[in-house]
Amino acid sequence: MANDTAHTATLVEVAAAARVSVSTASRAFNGRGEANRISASTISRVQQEAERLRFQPSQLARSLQSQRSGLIGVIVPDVSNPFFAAIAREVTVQAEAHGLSVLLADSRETTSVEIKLLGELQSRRVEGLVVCPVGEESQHLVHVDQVVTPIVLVDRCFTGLPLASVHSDNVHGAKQAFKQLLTHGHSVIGCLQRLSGTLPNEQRLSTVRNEMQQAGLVLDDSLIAGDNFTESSGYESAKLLLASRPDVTAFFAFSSPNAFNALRAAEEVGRSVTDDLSLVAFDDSPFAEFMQVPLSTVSQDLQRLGRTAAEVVLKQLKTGKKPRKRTHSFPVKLNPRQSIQDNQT
Amino acid sequence: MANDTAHTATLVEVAAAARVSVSTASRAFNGRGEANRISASTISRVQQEAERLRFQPSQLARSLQSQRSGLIGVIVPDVSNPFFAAIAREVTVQAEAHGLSVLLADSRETTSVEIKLLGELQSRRVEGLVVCPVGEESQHLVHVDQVVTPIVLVDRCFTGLPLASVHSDNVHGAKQAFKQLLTHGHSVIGCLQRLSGTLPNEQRLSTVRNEMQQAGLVLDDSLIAGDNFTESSGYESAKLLLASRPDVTAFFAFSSPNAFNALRAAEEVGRSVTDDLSLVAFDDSPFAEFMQVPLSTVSQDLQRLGRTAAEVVLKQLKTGKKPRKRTHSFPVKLNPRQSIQDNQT
DNA sequence: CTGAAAGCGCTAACAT
DNA sequence: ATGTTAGCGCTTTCAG
Repeated sequence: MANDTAHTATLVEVAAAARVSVSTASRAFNGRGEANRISASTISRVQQEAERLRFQPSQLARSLQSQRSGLIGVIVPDVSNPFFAAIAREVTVQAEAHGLSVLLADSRETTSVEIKLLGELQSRRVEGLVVCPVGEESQHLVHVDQVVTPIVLVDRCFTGLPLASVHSDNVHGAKQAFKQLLTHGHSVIGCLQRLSGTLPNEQRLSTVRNEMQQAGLVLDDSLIAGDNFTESSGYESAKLLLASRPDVTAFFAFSSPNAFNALRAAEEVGRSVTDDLSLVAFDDSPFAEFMQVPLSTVSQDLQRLGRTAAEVVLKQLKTGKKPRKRTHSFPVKLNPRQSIQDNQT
Repeated sequence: MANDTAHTATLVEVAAAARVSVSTASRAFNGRGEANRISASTISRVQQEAERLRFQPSQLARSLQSQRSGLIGVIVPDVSNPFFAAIAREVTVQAEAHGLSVLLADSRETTSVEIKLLGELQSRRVEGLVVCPVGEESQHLVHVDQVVTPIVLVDRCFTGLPLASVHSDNVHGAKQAFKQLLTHGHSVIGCLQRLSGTLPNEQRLSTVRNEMQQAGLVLDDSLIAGDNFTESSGYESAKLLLASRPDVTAFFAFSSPNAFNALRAAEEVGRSVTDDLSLVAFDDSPFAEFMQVPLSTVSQDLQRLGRTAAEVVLKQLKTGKKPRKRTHSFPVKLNPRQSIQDNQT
């Protein structure tokens, strides 16, 4: 009746309409009326006016005054990657269940972007941080830890860092996967890696090296291909490898997209899984078992990773103290299917 | 040197350290020093102190004062679904490129949650909204439009609503897909739908009905299965359909997960695509062509959907006026592969 | 060239 | 049972 601007009502307007002071309005609106012995009639009057004016309390103002943003920051390298999407979802759902909202950011696999985003989230005063780091550098994360706590890292963690982290048991996973290949008589095995230099990647790589060594073999560098997590580059490098090392008889793909790229690349150069080429991949997919050749995989428990990350942050937020357990490592599961066959050469 | 609490420095602290007033500190820090003829020495002193104290301006305070949150709200039914993840990512990346952050929320395919989330985002004063609605109800969205503008709907849109919306051409997509099945002689065709009652779903369904009719056939209700977008329920309903209508010779899956469920269900009852059963699906997947039987699909341009949604919001944010074009419908692409074969019965 | 003061919308002492 | 006031951290007139 008074003012028709497309402007959300404020508490003072509600208070004026209900003809009480702002503090009374605040108390009545927030259900602290009883505790403050505000008359029932006043309470309902305030609530009515709030309703009528479509009052939505400004979380901005509240946050400023309470020094609590109610925000959790989540940074992932690529939200459209099912792996990270699953983590993001789990954290989001958990956070919402605890009355917190999630600020989601996408670092595009770029450390500099990650740094920028970290700053932005910080200035928005997020109360906690779940980050799947790019993984090439870590100082900025340690640095952030001194300001925004709690922070927890997922997947691309680092060794020797005083940061909480959640990840799968990459060593054991790689070992299981790779053993399958060895058992089937393969000895010239290509590795299609993710982002080189990151911990999970190096752990998988060195596990492969160890296993090779124990089998009296050696992993030549020319058998390592790929430089990140994305489709296109994985495809190029798989193709290169196929060309330079026509003697490969098997691939170990460090990610599900990489596996799919290997398939595509192999097909184009006239080689076929399984007749000609065996394949095992890290990370499962609902499609894996329905592939031309059902894909042998090692699957991570994404839901558990995400949930744990959320829990670490939320618990620390609640208790205010760092948890005793800093590193959470979860087992992976081997899903043997038909993409691994005996070496024929 | 002064205070060691794990407390982010504020502007007054920086000002004190630089021995200037807060206003000077603010101007110097924000690069408005030149314009305000602040001495170079003062500027650098302020910047130094800001640096030293690791000053991160509170976006909370800024937002409150500027009445601009710098936030875009994104609501999707399920972030872990690749379809929505792709949309979310595109919006996120676009928003970040424009200096805005994204508040991501997951409605878990539940209208009541969607309503709650809408309120929360509103109280955080998001400046724009991209929502992939659950799609069963729409009034709450119209309602929100009067408060938070701009808002744009993606995918599960509604007819006759004064809301901006971005979606694929479901009718043409369904027609293309379905025609393939008819052409190959199928007449008893099961439809594995998404969320019943939502516009894309009904458009696809009625397209199927029309096509059937034109072919002198009729789509019996017993041939429609599924009630949402998720794996498990799609699986159950596909199985039910297979049991109750053993005469089906083909499936039209309204989503990629549904297609995969049909596969799983079919396998378990001893039927096999393609010998026995043809299959075409809405939404492509990088795996589609490497399936046991390469999957015929109709693919949506997810990136374009997401980018357009972001653009509509961002442009409106910039110009302040509603765009003339309210509805954006994009073509889909038919990817014929081998999962459709001639009906043998 | 710089400072003082008001105010964004809310909550929480501290009065009555 | 309710009102007054101060203040969260910042920007921005308005005064020097």
